[in-house]
Amino acid sequence: MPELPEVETVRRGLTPAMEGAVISRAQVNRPDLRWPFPERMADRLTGAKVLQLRRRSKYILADLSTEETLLIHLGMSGRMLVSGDPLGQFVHDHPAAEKHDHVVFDMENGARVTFNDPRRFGAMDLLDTSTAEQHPLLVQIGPEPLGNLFTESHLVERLKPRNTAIKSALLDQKIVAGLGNIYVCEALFRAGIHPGRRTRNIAAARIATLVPIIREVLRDAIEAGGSSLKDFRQADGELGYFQHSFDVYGREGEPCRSADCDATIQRVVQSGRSSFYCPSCQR
DNA sequence: GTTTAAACCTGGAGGC
DNA sequence: TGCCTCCAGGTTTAAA
Repeated sequence: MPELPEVETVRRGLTPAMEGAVISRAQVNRPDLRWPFPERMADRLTGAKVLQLRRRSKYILADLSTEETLLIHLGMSGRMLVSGDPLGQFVHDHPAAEKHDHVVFDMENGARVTFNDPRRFGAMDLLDTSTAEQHPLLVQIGPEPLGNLFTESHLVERLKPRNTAIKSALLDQKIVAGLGNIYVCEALFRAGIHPGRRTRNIAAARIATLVPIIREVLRDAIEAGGSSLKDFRQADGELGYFQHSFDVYGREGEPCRSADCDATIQRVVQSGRSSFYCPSCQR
């Protein structure tokens, strides 16, 4: 489920429990998620101190005192929940273990971090911190949409030569990192661009408008704590609220929210994914 | 090289 | 209640 705003929300939720804390016990309940876990993962994590929790695209990166970095991806249905009492302010018990609790970290500060992922599209790996950015999963990823390298000229240069639907192009993580089905639909609506429009047929100036719009959509969503559809929870188990702000995603047949527009939101399938759009506002 | 479709896996929703 | 089908926030891999 999680796109960049949800992953960032999880990272922020995990930070008080994990950053600066030592993993006193790592419990690994199955041999793999999407791929096999790295060898001796539990042993390599036990006793390690988490120096820093970072995010790159939809990956959470935990730099450890062992000079290794734990890479975490939530896939479609992954959650990370913090229980226990990391700050010593409250007393509450850990919840009972649930089905699909695949990895559990007990921190020395009393917090417990549980990775639960029914569909198992998630992943974990351990990399050398010094070369973490060169990991095959990370090396090809495009610029962070909230960072300085995501510029109008970058987006125009990467989209203009291609002959693919703008919707599919924006989902390509090599062009820009972190976008997924929801926020691409929402950004295209705000930009007034039809999701099926071929990138080479869009004027450069219109492509350029997507840069501030993508930033705005993502910032709004992070501000709201992400979007909770089927699976997403923040690290403290709370729901995100951005789904209440969707203009098009999941609103097939409902009225367009633009002023002076009486069209209804449509759904089409593009390369196997649903796209939602307003046929009147998006051209 | 580019673009599209299938695959991975489970669970929830809706129809009958 | 039970069975069936469809759908889902991601990403890789193979095929066209």
